[in-house]
Amino acid sequence: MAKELKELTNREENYSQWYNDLVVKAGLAENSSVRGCMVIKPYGYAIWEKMHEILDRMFKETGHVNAYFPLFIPKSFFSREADHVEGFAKECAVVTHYRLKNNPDGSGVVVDPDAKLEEELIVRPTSETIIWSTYKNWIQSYRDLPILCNQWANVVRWEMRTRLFLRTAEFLWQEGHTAHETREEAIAEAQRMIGVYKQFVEEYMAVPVIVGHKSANERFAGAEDTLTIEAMMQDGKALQSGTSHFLGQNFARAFDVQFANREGKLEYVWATSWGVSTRLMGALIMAHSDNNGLVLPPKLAPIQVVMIPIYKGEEELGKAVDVLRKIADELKAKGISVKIDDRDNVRSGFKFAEYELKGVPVRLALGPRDLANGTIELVRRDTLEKETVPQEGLADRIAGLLDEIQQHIFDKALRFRNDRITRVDTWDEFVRVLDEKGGFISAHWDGTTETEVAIKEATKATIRCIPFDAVDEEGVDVFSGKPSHRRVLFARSY
RNA sequence: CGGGGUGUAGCGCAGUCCGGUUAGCGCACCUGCUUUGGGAGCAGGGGGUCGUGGGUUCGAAUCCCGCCACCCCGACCA
Repeated sequence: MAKELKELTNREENYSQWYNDLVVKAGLAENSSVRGCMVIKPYGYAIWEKMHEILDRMFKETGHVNAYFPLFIPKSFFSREADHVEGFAKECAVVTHYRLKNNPDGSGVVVDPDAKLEEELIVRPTSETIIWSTYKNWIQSYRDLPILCNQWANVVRWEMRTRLFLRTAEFLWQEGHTAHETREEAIAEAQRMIGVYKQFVEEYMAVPVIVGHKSANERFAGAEDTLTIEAMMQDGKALQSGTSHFLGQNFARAFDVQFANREGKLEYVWATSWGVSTRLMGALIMAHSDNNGLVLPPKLAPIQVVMIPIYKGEEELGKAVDVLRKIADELKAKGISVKIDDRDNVRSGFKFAEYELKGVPVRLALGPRDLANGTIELVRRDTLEKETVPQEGLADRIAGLLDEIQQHIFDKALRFRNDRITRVDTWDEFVRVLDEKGGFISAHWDGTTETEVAIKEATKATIRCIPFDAVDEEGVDVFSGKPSHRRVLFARSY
């Protein structure tokens, strides 16, 4: 690949371009010829697959099972929950026909007008409606509860403007949909799952998040309460990375899902739903990467260690690769994923740059000098520090180093994030900090949607969340001057 | 949907204002030799419906009209 192709747009000059460039050049994904959709390439999918695998394990450990529901939802299902349809109606893809035919004039194919559907089908933008119409048949008694289902699926939302991973017309996600006997149990479930998300994003993605409640205005369409994890990107914008909703009895009422409770009385079921999407890939990329490319946390990197032989001629290549294979076996025995890149059509310097772009956490290079000395060159991606170390005991050293890198990139992201939480008490300061520094602004809010909307219109900043750990504190709203009892976090966001 | 920009080889672009040989450059690709501890060098070679549909003209990548796609900035959103 050419040097020109490898050089990324400077992050400081144009963050969006840099992001887009990085996603494409690192081989994660690209725009598809289908409007607003993306192709996730094998390297990007390998990361998503790991995330999928880990999350799936965590869901099962918390008692959930997987199921699958239809892609198409009859239009009438959407008219049942008024708030829900209002939230999604503007962005739905609709199937109206079921057949094509040859164009009578001979030019290609046309939709067959005789094949019009009686009732249009909506390509799911989320599955609450079809799942609740199904749950109705599954639930008669409290003995049928709880239902703790998750689905891995694709969904479609006809967004006006798209961005690789962050907002595509079609995206991959998981959506959990649970049904409970009591309000308390459902609330606890919503809380538990936002906790699972926080743990996953922080422990595996090494991205620190703030957990809290959404304001009424930012709440999921049809929810009584929406819990969120909010991450901070390197341009100072927030990214909503996962949500967990307490749906109350709204969907049970809309789909008439009642059960006989322990007293033999009919009662509506209590519900939750929760999801994370391929947007997490965007969070991963924007939280850690630099102008040299991706920086992947070892726990999610498809290749944790890449090995590059340095040689002149076939004989030296053979010798280097022999030693590298031996080391690779030791690493693999410790569960570390390794790639030996022995391509002879590109030079080592090219490979160095390429694996930096792809974010491989550790690089080993071995040449004649190392063969003579029993050493190897070791470079870590997060700091780009280079050292020559003995081959002896390398596997242990690398196992330790991978943990250290994982921790280091989390700490770095945490420091970055914490540096960008600013306490603000006046409107002037609010506007100034938002424009000059970005990040989260911790400020008093009077609790009204009216004020929230006015602030959004004035600054494009929204309430990202009311943090779980917000302490009671008397103050006045920075915008309206009305009394407030706690601070909330504002930010511009993706 | 509004504002701005771009469509020419796999990728990145020049050429378009002012129409005129066989459409050019860099990278990538193929062959050979030399190289190889941070994005190799030389030589030779292959690859083009110039986004698309019309129009003007002896002649269109270039001028005119329509359409489409993509990117950036907004509005909308995971």
